[in-house]
Amino acid sequence: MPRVGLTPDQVVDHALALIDDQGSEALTLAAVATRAGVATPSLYKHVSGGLGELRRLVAVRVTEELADRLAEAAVGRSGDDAVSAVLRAYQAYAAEHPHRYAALPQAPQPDDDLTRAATRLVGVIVAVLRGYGLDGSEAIHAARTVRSLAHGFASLTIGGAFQLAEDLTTTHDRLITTLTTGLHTWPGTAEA
Amino acid sequence: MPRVGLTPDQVVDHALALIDDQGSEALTLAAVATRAGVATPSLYKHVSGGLGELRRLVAVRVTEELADRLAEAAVGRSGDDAVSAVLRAYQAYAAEHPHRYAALPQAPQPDDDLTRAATRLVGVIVAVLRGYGLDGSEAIHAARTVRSLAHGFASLTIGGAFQLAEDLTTTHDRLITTLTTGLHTWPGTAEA
DNA sequence: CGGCTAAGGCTATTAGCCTTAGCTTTATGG
DNA sequence: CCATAAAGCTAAGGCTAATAGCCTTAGCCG
Repeated sequence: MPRVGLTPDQVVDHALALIDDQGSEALTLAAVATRAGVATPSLYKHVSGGLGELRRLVAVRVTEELADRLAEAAVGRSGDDAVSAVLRAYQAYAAEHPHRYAALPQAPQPDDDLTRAATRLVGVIVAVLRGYGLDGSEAIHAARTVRSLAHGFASLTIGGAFQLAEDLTTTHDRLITTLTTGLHTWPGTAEA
Repeated sequence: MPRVGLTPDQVVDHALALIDDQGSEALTLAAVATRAGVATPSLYKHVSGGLGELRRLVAVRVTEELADRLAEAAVGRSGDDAVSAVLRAYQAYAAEHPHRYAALPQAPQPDDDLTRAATRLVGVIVAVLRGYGLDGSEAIHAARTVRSLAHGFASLTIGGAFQLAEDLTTTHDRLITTLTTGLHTWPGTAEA
């Protein structure tokens, strides 16, 4: 029984690899333990909350990755260009790691870490919205609209809800245009 | 062992009641069997595919219910009024049955029945879009945009993603306005 | 250098679940 | 009135998570 030298982060790494390979249904302590070269109960030494906590940690990690990608996409851009880049980055992440993205809603109730990661993600969006003269409560409403569109499209594409032949990229382009148009004419905004 | 006289539909009824009460995580054959007053293996006489098929049947039922609600909301309305009514009906259903709605994506791969139900749902949306002069491929892209917004907002609200104090109803109003504005100026449409 | 402590493994066990197999009873149609 | 199919049952096998308790290693401190 040589020490493997696991850390919670490494456990999450194995969990993500498993999810990427076989989907979030396959995320089981037994499978993670096998990958880590360890017996199942040993995982409790690193993830004391068991499967529930592991799912939580996965959600936090994924949210952080996503926030990173959005932040990268937004840097150096503004206005429609920034919104478009953020939405494309969002969808690109979801398309690259569909199972990982689908694992997001599996987390139990939101905890502090998850809230922190989500707050950063929202922060990126709110920052981009300043280019439209949006701030305060209206910026929050707008950011929620942005998230709804981005999440809805990602979630539905991953779930295979769009079965018709029409090109998904075209749909995404239209969707982005709809969003930017809406942001320009946002209610309560003094339009130039 | 008096005969209970179960039918697949009744099994789904029990499953939905269970989901409404305790969430989709709690959907287990054992629990459904208890509710139905039957031993667990007996369920296989009615739902031969076991838990997987039951989840599928639940998704079909929920999609049908949702399509019904959208169709009801759309009747007798057109244009912005119709789109607004459909989105409100969508959100109202999700808010009334959050666990049921959250169970939707739990279905395995789409099958014929689910596709049929989803097609009807999409049909309602496409019909409403005719009021904007949209048909053919552009109507499909627009319908996908509508679904993305509706599903994204429903999914995120149910998941507790919107934690700030701002009123969710206001967000929903803004979101609907953004959508109708986008539909009026839809790319490729000859604007009057 | 010796020993202590804490961390990180392990096995064994319990409890709950899904699923299959095979038996028994009920209801129904000829 | 009986044969048969449908609908129930028990039993058993094989997953899973989770807890309890034990053993060993690593590292530190006197």
